[in-house]
Amino acid sequence: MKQGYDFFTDVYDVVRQIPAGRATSYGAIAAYLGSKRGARMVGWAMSSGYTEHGLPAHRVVNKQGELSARHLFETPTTMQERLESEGVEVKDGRIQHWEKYFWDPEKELS
DNA sequence: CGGCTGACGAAAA
DNA sequence: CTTTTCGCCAGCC
Repeated sequence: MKQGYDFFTDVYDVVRQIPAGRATSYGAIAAYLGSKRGARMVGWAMSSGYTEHGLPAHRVVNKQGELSARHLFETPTTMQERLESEGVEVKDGRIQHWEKYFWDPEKELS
């Protein structure tokens, strides 16, 4: 349990623990942090320093498994290519078999 | 301090 | 299916 840090730190810490070939959602992270409605803060926190912290941001998508953040990467295809490279099926900016790739921090991380 | 914004989410229409 | 609305909360102007 990581608590006692800033919201950012908590987000970064969880994202870093996402295993390759898996992905989680902003809402799941927010819920894990205690603010289940603070999903926006999660994405915002990452956009604020994902590149600085070397976070695997491509492994964090929205609840629908959509690569909503690809427009922030170097190219609109970077996120998808990176996920596919890790074994995740992505089609039209959306993860296929999302429920099977979904990595829930509350469940996997305890 | 007030208002706006945002890689979201869920519900309502 | 689309569009709207509300909630959440930190950062910025």
